[in-house]
Amino acid sequence: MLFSESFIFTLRQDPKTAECRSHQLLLKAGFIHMVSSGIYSYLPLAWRVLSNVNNIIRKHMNSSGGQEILMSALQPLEMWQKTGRDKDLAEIMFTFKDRKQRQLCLGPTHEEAVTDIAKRFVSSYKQLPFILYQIQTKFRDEPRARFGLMRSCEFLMKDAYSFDIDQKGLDASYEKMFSAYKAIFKECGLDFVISEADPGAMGGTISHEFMVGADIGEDLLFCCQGCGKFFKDKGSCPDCGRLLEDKKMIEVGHIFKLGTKYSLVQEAYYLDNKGIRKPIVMGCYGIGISRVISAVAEVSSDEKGLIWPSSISPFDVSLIMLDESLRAGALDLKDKLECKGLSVLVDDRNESAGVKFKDAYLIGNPYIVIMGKKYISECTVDLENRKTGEKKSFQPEELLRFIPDK
RNA sequence: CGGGGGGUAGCGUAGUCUGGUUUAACGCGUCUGCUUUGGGAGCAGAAGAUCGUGAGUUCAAAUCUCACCCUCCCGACCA
Repeated sequence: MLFSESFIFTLRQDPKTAECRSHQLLLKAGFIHMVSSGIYSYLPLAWRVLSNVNNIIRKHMNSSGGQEILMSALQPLEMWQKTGRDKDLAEIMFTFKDRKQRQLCLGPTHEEAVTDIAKRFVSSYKQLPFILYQIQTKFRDEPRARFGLMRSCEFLMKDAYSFDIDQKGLDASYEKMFSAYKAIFKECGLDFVISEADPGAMGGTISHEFMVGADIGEDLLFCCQGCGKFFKDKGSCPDCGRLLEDKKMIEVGHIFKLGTKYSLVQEAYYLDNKGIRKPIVMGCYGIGISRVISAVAEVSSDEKGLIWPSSISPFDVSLIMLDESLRAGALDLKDKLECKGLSVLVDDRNESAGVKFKDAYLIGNPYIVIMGKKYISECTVDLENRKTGEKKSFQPEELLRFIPDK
């Protein structure tokens, strides 16, 4: 991608509509556009990050036996009245009527919808178990949207649902999802902790939250100052006895053993091998995708800008071309890097060197390659590691060997 | 929903207290031309503003009054 032809526009000043780090940087670096409070559009840079996160999620969901679907965002309120959650979630549901005066809502979550699907198609134990998941926009009329993508009224979520014949099956599905979640957050470059949590309005017996430490976090865990372990309740550390310290945490994922809460009420039954009618045993598993992005942005930056983990960065390489006469060389190097599976943003703009450096740091791709007068005199380019700041000179061919394939 | 900041050109601000040289200013960005090109370049010129909205007070309102809208932060809330 040529910067000169891209829809990437950075800001020089810090946007005043934002105070928290991730929100500021994502706006400043031209990743997102704020439409209104709690409502954002994703611009090309953010969309590339999102696609990377989505692909990581898909990879792990699929390899754990998940099948991707896409449910409707538009849902009849009647479906919610059946489980009574129209009242539980009344405060945050966007509801309205269609032309026939039918009451509708924009789905804040999809347990009812997916249970409805299971009810329609499942009749025998032979069809179980299965796991369905989707990546979709959720709508919640937040009492107070804040921190940019962290708590917004329209946001992307991956929600998965498991369907089993009994508790043992659920335990196995839950375990699969649990492992998948660990792999997903790890691959996204997040340093996370897992906490047993209160299922709350979701219902069910047990749930685990995947949390990332950050000052804008809205949940609280307690961290042992001695061994560094995290706990849900404040007491002294059960393991080493040291004092516990408050830590604000961002919840990026939450998994629940729902049991039969939804299947009983919505009559999602199957016949077992003795012909007995039983409710399907369910679990549900959510990842706040927009929130993963803001969590990464929140915890991974420096005074110059964002620092993306290579797994989800918008591009692998920012190639700074410092003079128009280097265009052919820059494009050639770009092609060769792309042959290695790397994505390259070539800054070929007619801008001063400083502007290009600042923007490369701000956008935060993991590798910055600088092609300037040293390329003319010695045929070398500089490679700078965005995270470590480490700089090295290479001949193009050496550079291609040095940067790992993707 | 309660409390507190804020809304002036695309972005960031000054001006508001104390109404009148304000024809609304400044920096950045944008456009044109020339120069420049390893760290947010220089010179010259240009475009760009219903001062959040509506009422009111006044000879006169960005400035005072009232109502509303938007936004940020704290709190309440948060599958």
